[in-house]
Amino acid sequence: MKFEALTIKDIAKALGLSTSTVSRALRDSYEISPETKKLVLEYAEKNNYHPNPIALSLKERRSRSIGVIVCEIANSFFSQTINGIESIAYNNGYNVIIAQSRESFDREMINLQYLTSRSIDGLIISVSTETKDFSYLKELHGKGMPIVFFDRIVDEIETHKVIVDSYKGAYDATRHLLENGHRRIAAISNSPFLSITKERLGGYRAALADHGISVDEDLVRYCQHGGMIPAEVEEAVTELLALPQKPDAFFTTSDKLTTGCLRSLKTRKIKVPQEMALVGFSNTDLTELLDPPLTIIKQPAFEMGEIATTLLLQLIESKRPVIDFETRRLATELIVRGSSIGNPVLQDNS
Amino acid sequence: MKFEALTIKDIAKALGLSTSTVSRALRDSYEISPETKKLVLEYAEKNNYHPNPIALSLKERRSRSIGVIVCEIANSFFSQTINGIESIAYNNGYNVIIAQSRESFDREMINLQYLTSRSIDGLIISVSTETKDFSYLKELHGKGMPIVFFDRIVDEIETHKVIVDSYKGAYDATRHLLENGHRRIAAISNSPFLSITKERLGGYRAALADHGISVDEDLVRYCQHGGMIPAEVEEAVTELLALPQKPDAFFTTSDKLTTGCLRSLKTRKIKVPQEMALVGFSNTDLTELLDPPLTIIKQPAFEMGEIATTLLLQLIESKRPVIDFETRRLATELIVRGSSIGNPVLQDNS
DNA sequence: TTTATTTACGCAATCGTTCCCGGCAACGAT
DNA sequence: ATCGTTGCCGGGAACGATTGCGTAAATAAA
Repeated sequence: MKFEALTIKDIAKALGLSTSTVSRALRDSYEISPETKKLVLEYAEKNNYHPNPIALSLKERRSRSIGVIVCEIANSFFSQTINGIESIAYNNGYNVIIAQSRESFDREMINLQYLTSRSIDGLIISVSTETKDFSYLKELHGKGMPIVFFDRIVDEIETHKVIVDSYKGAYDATRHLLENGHRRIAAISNSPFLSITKERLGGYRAALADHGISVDEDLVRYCQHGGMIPAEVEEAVTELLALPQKPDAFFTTSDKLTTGCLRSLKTRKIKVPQEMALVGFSNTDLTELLDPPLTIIKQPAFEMGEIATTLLLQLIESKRPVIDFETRRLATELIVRGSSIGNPVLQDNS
Repeated sequence: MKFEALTIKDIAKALGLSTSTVSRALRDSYEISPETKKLVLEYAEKNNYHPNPIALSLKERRSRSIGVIVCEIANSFFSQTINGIESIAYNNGYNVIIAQSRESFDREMINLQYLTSRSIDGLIISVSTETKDFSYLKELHGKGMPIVFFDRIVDEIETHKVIVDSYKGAYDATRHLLENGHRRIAAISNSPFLSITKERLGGYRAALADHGISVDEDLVRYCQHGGMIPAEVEEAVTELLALPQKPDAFFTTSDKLTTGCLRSLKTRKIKVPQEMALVGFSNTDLTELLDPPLTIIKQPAFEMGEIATTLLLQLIESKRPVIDFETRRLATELIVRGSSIGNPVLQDNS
């Protein structure tokens, strides 16, 4: 079964005109008489004519669609970003094709090849936690594919990037824990190869140092799959709790790790925050309803999507090769709730 | 900036062959000599040739992409369904284009027109809570567009449908509340025009009736926007609590309504389940971490996506018009936690 | 009346691919 | 020597739309 659409040829035949005339009439060309235009436009309107976008794509060598690769859309941060991406894309007549890497390098590659073979005009991507080899992305970028990175960026590829000030976000979170009396703060993070991991652990370490606490690397754990595999977070928590000097707080660097960590603590019946405080990056809108309500570092996800798309469309629609790239760095927000302090008070957010 | 790809014409020129020969060699036609084939295949491999899918789409009058419209991807139920859809689609060489209606009829229409103008081969849709007018969908279906409905289906359009046994899910949930001593059970649901609303409230009413309780229509509230607008749930809760005879339990028919209701109760510092029990449909994987852990009716979302896609691909790839349509009805699962009973015990799930 | 200009349209190429059709060798059979 | 057969390959139309160019008729200018 297929769905047959009206073509310009059908209109031409029905009206006894040539396809060129019909095409020009529809595009309101000056070389077509008002009467003919009216005739064509009315017929097209009445029969619900829509130009075939595939034929247009072939002719214009552009598909008017952009590819988006994230690790998973079920993650609030990414679904919010996608909402931002779509809002800008649709307003500019672009289609958005979403693909999920599920934190797997292989799936990321497959999606990448799939999207490029589907002739996308540009790409917005946050790389998977497994990705260490950027050669394919580099090759793609080298061939002229417009790319904008967000969240997990690739330093070695020069293009537009949209991130948050992860360093400061992590610094604020760690400082908040320190100011509430915690001294042995463990960090559970993604793969050490990820840009955000480096930045966030950097902020964490700096805050500790600024408070005269030396960093104990035993307290830093890496989850290669970013928490996609529950056992991974479970293992990190187990190891941390088995330490001779147990930590008194957890700092987690991403959404899945934060909720995974809470889940793990609750399973063990460890009281949060009395026995263990918890602060993490998260964009879930359910964190306030959790037990306990989570203190989180929140990212302006929607806005990040908007900016990334605006930058990408600039790249796509630029006549000359762009050489002047920018990295937009947005501010995070620390929202203090019950998981970090027994009795939440207003917290300076600066 | 554009991204130039290798074409069959380039290969033909480079190898001194005609495009027809190259095309046939690539498709392993019997009329091409082994030597020529080898030559072409090696050249194509070395230069990383990929057939232009847009040109193929134009030629074959199919885009190998399917459209999916849901109210929002941030909703766990839908993101899980989409994962199921993608898994089947990608395995069959189909691309998935996702659009969000955000529970708005207007946005649903815009997306629908957008997707069809982008030449999708088929459509999987769960209609928005605002949608009462199905004429455009009917017209589309009448023109031969393969459509599969899931979750929120349209009865008047005859095609494949994938749903859960909402009636039984709601019946089980209501019975569970009744068996735990609740007598005035309020229901907060979506628009009354939605298929799932009718079924779920049907199960709710039947359970009450079977327990000798007459249904008080004052206890049934409808949220036109399905909880997308927080104030809407807030208002429903306010009205229910202001009733002369206050309810002693809430039953909610969808994810957003369930968490929205909990949020509303917590804001009022109403103790769940001591002062008010809560059971609702939800697919969020955070419900066990909430305060209190939620008793939920869970749907096999991933599987629904898989089935819907399998059925859609059958429609798309069928030579003759399909006249024999099926409605797949899957079972829900009642997961009993703290929000419905003070002291959760194992519950019969049958 | 002749020439130049404008108006209004059609022809055909193009995008990348497939596929029907036709053709030219080489071969064996007559 | 001639005729079919087979193997191998190229020409060209088609998919739907745009667009440069050509051109007929109508009008204006000389």
